[in-house]
Amino acid sequence: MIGFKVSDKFFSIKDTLTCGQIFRFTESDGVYRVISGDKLCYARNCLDGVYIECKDTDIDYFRHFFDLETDYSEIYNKAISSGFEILKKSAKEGKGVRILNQNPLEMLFSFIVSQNNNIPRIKSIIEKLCTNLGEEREFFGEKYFAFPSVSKMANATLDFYKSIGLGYRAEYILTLAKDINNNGFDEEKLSKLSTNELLEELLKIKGVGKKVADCVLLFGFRRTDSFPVDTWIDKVYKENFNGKEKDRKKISNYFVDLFKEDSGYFQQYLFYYKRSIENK
DNA sequence: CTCCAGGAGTCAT
DNA sequence: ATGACTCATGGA
Repeated sequence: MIGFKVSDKFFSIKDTLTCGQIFRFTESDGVYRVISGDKLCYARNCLDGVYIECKDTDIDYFRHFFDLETDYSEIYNKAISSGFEILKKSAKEGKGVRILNQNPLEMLFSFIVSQNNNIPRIKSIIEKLCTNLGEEREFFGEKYFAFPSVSKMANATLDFYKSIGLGYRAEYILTLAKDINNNGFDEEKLSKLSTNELLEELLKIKGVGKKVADCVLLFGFRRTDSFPVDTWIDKVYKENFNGKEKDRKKISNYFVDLFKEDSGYFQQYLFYYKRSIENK
């Protein structure tokens, strides 16, 4: 069996996958099947850590994907000692959360799908997108599908997108795919922009507002000085931070002013905690 | 039946 | 700048 083991108290496969940053994963009997781009791995808990099973040529990819080169003890300790009781509880509950290193374009399309939608449906739609337009790959005899290329997505029809359940978001996806297919997506150039400059660029895209842009910034471009505000974080803000603002842009700015470069990490702790306690 | 889901575009003040 | 209305879809 090929792969590698991770023993780090600040890495939990469950916490990391279920804190809302990734849609392409499933769980069965404690075994997590994860797809990123065109690569697949299985992850499961073992006696003293987590075992990641993947092709030997993908080991470096998944080490980086799971952000295993980052030391989370400092981030965790800052959350614990922040003075906010809810953040302390959240960090303890989601101690094993890490911010994944995911592909910017995959995040962009995925989070456009996410708007005004629920997580099971989002996962289902993205899966249909991949099985219909993605290239078929193989993992030791098992077939799976990569996230589709932009050219494939640009050449699909509007009716196809509607048929997989995208609803009114179908136009957003097709328009964006065509635009990128024609004009490109200069990841190098975008990566050099400041967080605010990059935010402005993302907001030019139809179907991308502040929330989706913040998710792309954080999960696709690893801008941890961004703080996505959705319905869950909105609740945390009102209930635990005594917040009075109604505008989610202002709420997001409030948190970034407060937490600076730790914003994204803390947002994941809070999201994970709030959703886990209210979903049961 | 209504309400909601990791919101955003549009148009009216 | 702010507020409402609307936008598909499916599950609760």
